[in-house]
Amino acid sequence: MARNYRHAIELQKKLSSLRRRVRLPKPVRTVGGADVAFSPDGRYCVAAVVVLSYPGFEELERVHSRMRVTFPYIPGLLSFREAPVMVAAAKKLSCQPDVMLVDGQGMAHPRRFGLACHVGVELGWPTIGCAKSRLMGTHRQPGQRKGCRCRLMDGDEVIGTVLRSREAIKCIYVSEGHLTELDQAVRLVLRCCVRYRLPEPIRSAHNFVTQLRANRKVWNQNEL
DNA sequence: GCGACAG
DNA sequence: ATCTTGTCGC
Repeated sequence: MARNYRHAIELQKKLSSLRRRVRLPKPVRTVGGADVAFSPDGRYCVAAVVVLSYPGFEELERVHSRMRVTFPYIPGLLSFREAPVMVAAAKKLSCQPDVMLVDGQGMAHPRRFGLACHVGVELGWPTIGCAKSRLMGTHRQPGQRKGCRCRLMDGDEVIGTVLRSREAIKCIYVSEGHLTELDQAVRLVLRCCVRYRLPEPIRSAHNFVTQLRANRKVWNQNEL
């Protein structure tokens, strides 16, 4: 898809016009989580997508997909490396989740088109970006109590929310993906943070992808 | 030119 | 992301 660095940036600008900012239409009953891991030699990647009930977080379904790595990691262009496998895995689900949490930024991106936006637009699904660290933007430090938050800014534009998902831990970065709205996204993500720093759907996807990575059979299959 | 920089 | 050991704290 993306030939090179420059082409990828133009593609982001083009695709970003397809992103929509709307509130979720109905009460959330299922939440998806997506994450990616790489083979020991770095030539292949595997994506995991899980769907949990909400609230309750019972696992309803899990799928995965493997693919050859075709793009290097470049800050700002992560989606060209991870979106393809993530989308391929998500398409294997028998039932679309009401909203999907993606391990990376959404709008908190130089061209407002991080991994969560890219995956959301390609699937046509509501997505939320939930990153473990900052890509860009400035912010004050939220209070130490769970639920404390500060706006993530790029100049005078709000691009996301820095959220304390548990007491006294490093904050997470929440931003709009596709078909979602920031305040609603932050409330949902916070409710998904039951006992750990990361929301349950992302933790489940991460645990799954970690066990897949350790499974030799996952990497020993032939090319399709 | 220098530093920053999701996973 | 991945490579790596012990270690501090609840």
